[in-house]
Amino acid sequence: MRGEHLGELEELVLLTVGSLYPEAYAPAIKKELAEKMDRKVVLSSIHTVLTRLENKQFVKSAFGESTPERGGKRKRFFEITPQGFQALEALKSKRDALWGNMLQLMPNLS
Amino acid sequence: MRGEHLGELEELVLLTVGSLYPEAYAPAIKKELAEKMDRKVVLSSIHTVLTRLENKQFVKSAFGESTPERGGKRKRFFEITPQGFQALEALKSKRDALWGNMLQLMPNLS
DNA sequence: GATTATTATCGACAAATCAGAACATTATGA
DNA sequence: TCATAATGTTCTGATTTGTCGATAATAATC
Repeated sequence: MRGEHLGELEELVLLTVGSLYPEAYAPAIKKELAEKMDRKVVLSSIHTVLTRLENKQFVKSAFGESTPERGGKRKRFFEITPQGFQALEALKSKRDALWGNMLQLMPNLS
Repeated sequence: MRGEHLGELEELVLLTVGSLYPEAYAPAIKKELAEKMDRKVVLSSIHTVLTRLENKQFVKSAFGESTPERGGKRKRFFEITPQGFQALEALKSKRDALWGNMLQLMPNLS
């Protein structure tokens, strides 16, 4: 099966969607990524990834009401799905296991 | 992609090189990835990634002696460099921070 | 109604990854 | 010494993922 993996940016964006709930929309994600991860990405990249994540059923989205704030198009809010969370968890636990192995060998590595 | 980030597979392979020290060569990495990560990759992909990681100075390699065992070409062993380890660490700590945020919101997510 | 701020969408391309064929090297045994 | 099996690496082309600039849409403000 192809297209079954989370790419590097995809994982980061997915994680950010989760960590921003329920205020996850593209510009906020972009900002969070820049601040917390030092990862600078152009807005349209975020959108591209978000669309792909939605196709993979890892997030779902809904348009917000037009806020009484400043002008602008209505926001599209994203939410992580159970499948998305699960994918994230699986990745993390496996990666952590490898980390465990590596740390045991550290004396040799340093 | 300006070649400055660790791709998804790149990170996994780098981690595996570290966790396999000092016996990390392509076929062993492939096997480890399949067993520990459920990540099935073709050998040539591993080689491609290893080459890229070496260009980025995240691993270094050396050919092993021709072993007196079965036939075959001599193995090329890879080792993680301090820079490689550092890159891995930086990624992990930032990602873990996002995880922390997300977990706090879990009650809402479930 | 024009201007400005804000966000989403589109289209094209670059880099990373995948997949398998081709190639190289060494041990073994007839 | 030749054929063959075992083991690894390199090459080539296709697909997926990442990046970016340009454009369209929506709403407040002047």
